[in-house]
Amino acid sequence: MVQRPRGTADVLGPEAQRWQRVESLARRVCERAGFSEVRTPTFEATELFTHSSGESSDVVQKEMYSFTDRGGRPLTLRPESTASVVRAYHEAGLSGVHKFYYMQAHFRYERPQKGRLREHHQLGCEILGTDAPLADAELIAAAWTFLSAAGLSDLSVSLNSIGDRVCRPAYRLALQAYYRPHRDELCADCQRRLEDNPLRLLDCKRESCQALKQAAPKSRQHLCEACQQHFAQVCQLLDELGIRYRFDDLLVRGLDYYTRTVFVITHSALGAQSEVCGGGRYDQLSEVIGGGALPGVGFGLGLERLLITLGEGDQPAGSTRLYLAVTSPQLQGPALALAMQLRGAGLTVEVELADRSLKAQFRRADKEGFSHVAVFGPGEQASRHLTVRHLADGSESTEPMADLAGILLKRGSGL
RNA sequence: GUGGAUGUAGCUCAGAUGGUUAGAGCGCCAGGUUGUGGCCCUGGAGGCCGGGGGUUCAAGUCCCCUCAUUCACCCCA
Repeated sequence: MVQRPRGTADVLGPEAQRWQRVESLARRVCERAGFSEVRTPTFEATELFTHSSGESSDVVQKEMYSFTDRGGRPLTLRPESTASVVRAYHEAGLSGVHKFYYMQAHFRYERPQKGRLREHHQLGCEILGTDAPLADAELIAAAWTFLSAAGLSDLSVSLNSIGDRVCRPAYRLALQAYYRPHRDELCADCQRRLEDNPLRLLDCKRESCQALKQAAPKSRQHLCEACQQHFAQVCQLLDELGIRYRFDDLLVRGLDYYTRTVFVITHSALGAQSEVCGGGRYDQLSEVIGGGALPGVGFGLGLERLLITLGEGDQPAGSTRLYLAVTSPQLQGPALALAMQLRGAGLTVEVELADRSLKAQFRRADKEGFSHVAVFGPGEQASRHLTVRHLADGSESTEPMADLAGILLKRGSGL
């Protein structure tokens, strides 16, 4: 049989319910905090991503699903959404401060492993149009609030500032000056990074490069006056909000567009892919894609990873659901008609579709967690009354069909 | 892209050194109870042993290739 593509997932059954709970929670948290939803196209012009993420980034170099359409346009399935949101802001003719959230699929051609898929979903929040430290703090707070509300404990927020176009160049030079004498001790990847992306040197996890990293120049000590103040205010605001964090001088992020604040939130249950949320400020991104000056800060939060950390979880207590058992195939039509009437009155009702024994029908109702079963046969059809069995305790009562929905809903499924 | 592990029934897994009709538990279906669930008992259905090639008188078992899953590297959500 044809199988699903590598690195993709089907979601069904209880898994789908877990997704629904997380999604509705995300919408609630975001909208309460004043974020409004934005939906962007699944594919974009390839250059949107190459310009924003950076030609040298791994995402652009080897992870994009790129293709040419029949009109010869170079297109790419979005590997991330921040650039799209900034583009959409400009195309909609907006100005001033806007807060957006999105929940959509992203695509990266990578080797799948725990917490890493080729198609994955992110909740993202972006605050556009201001470089105020308050925006950084509110954004991190939004991620924090959502993760806490979802039931995640043991969160760990790592924070750093990587400067802006004023101080970053000097910091890059300092890094290069520090590393150059040790060039031969570096791994092959780092030798390349030394020239095209020195900040990424701090990202290397190889044994051989560890010692050098520890003594490398720290970004926080090379910030210009403005960046220093900005970062200090972000930290102070987080303190006031009661959000605990720790400084990580080695935190740099893989996308080129980040400036100033960068952060990640990690969780121990995730194995090697421990980041559940990552983001930062990107004050130059807009200009890079030709949109004029527009500061912004945002995060992406991996929903698959969040669901892993939450574990299976307990199903919420069952609500009132009626299973209509049918005694013969001839009565399935009338039973469905009754079900539609009861559904119209607000009751959740399922009708047996196969021609099976009552015993089998009861068994299925029990296994699938229905609260009540009623048998629909010739007698019931004639009398317009149903005997309803409450599965939790086996009690039965006979009620007129016309009132059934109201009675069951009022009684609830409680014991 | 690199390395390791794993693919046998719907699910979880047994199947020493190759050897006749490939097994268990759970699940599913039916019956025991001709209009009633959970527990119990009985019976039944369901497998080109991931796919392809090779070695052999003989392959689920050995070899090669391939696909997929999974863990790690890399990188990121």
